[in-house]
Amino acid sequence: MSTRRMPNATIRDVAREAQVSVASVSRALNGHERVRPELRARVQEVAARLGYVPHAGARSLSLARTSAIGVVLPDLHGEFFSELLRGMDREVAAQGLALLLTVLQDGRGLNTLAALRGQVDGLVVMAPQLGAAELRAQLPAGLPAVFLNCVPGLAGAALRVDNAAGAAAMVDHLVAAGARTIAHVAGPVGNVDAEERRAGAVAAAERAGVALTVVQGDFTEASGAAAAAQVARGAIRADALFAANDAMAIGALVALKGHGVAVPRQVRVAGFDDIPLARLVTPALTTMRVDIAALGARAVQLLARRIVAPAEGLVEVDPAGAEAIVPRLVVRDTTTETDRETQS
Amino acid sequence: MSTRRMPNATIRDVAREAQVSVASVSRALNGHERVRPELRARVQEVAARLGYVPHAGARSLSLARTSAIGVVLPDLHGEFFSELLRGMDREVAAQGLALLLTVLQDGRGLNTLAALRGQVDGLVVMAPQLGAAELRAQLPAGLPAVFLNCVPGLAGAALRVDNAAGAAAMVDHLVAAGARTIAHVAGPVGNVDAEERRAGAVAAAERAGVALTVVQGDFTEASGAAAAAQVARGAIRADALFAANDAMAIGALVALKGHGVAVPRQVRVAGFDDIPLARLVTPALTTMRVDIAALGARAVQLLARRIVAPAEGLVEVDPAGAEAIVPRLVVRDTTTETDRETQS
DNA sequence: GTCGTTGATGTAACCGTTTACACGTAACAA
DNA sequence: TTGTTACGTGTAAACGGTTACATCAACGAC
Repeated sequence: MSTRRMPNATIRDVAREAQVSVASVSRALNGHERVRPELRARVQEVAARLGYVPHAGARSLSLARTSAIGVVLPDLHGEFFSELLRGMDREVAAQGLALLLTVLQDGRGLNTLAALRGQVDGLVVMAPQLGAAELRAQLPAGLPAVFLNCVPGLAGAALRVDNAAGAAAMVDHLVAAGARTIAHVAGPVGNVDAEERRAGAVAAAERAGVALTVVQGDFTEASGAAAAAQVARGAIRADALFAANDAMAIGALVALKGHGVAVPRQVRVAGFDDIPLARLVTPALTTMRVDIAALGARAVQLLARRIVAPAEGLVEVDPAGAEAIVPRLVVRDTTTETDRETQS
Repeated sequence: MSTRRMPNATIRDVAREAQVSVASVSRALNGHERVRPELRARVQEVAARLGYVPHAGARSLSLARTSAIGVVLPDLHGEFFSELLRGMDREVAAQGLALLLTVLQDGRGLNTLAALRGQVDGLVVMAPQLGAAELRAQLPAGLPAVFLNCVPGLAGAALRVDNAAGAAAMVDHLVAAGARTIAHVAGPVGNVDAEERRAGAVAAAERAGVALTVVQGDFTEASGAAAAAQVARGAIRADALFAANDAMAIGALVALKGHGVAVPRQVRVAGFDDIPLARLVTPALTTMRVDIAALGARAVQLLARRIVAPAEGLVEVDPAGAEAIVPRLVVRDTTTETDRETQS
């Protein structure tokens, strides 16, 4: 009760108290095998009594590793951000690592990134707006890294959402649901996700032998509504409207309703992302769900592997060797005739 | 181009290359004053050329501080989580600190917390489900801490959302909007936020002289819908439904619509939190907005202050000395008769 | 009885920084 | 000239761990 006042016990304090050398304390606490059980027990008891916690800095100095990984994220919002971190944290905890978080706000991050070098063993980087050259310049060389949804060709393992496959699956679903003429509301040009989804949709439509018109959008509800208006007016002929994200799909849904178009009877509607709102609108929106937490966990797992064996994983970098997480189709009411009461 | 291959340059490498001592390098790079400008420039040039980044561990060992703060959060979802972290990160970056994130999943966290001791200079802890005794036992003694929405009486500065005042403000608003019989859908028992909101609502209703029935909920949409069903069926008489969070309010809103109850004409609906979804539902939800990012930033600011001056801030701990952030009333369409087109 | 051998423990060097102190130099006052 | 000061720089000792190597005791084989 009264002996534990010392703010920070060191390994030497423990050694003195337990009447052994510092080496023995270190060995006892780190699960070394050549330690007499009796001694190990005594050391553990003393360590607990003194509230000894190894100094992370000293350890990292000695071991040449920090047991921490850095996460660099863009200025994200909401569910995506929290799910990603939750997934990462889960895996990080499992691996006995710590998580150092950095948000890439505005223009900073340039030197912020470099400063991470001394603090972490590896990096999970998500920076859809940065080019490969920029990134490469900023990143500490020789630090294992895993990239999320980045341009390919970086020196590190890459992990991405297979937008193309997801979009293709959605087109297939629409076709199976009876669509013959699809309007795809694309996301902003230059956005990697948007481009991939468009390409996947176009390819799948071609394969399926159905017509597909691409309408330019920008991921906002307004742009979805505008596209829907064109469909409602007949300026674009379509019996299915597939938006590159849920926001546009919902905008379209509202607009179609406003124009007196029946969904899904006259026009089927589908989105992408499965944002929380998707199941709340009426009719509930069919969309593609990405398991964000799994994406985060997988990224950490990959990074941890690359940290212990830097060579591994380098192979899979080149061309399109990035590992992909395939989104899952979530069918709700905007693409199915039956007017179900329950919404999943 | 070819000289920067060395994975990790140390201060000695820089010293050798710049033909000075390590002490001078350290002084030059850390902005010490007694350094000849010419020498400082040379050192900086060499450091940049070699890509030298100080080893954080070594530095923390030498300085007895880590320049990192730990954040311990419950398993939160969505916007709240991301906003809080965004606010924290903003302040943390401004202070030149790093952010170590830990999510308190399930039962773990007990030893996880202790392990943080060696890695951070202070802690921001949010653990609404833990009692004061539990927390005190887990927390490394002598580590500055700031608590968010925790039970009072802990050895550290506290910062909280004034849930009671917020709930009271909402009840007042409902009364002003014509409500005479309020149903309050409470959050899960044991949750501090939920309890405070309920207490605030009950007290305000009493003051205003209106009837208030408490219906048990659990922060999920389903529980909000269930409560609304009771109101719609007449099992509970109420002309206003005030849910302890937006999720329940939205669940209620949808359920009321389903039962053919007009909102806000027959029953006014209000939530708490102002999640993004709140302004998207129709009619748009009246709610209380908490500036979460500001809360996070303020917590970090307070912590940073306590780290440089451990004595400071200890005064404000006792009774109810916790600093409080008061939520702001956001009036939308679920409580006002006028069927406005625009939604703020 | 001596000599390996083996296994448990201690000693001390090292990881990369910071910084108190020592030292050398130059400027200036006496 | 000789002290005194001030300033710039170098030397070396921490900081708290890990671990190669040395040491030492116990034991069995000869």
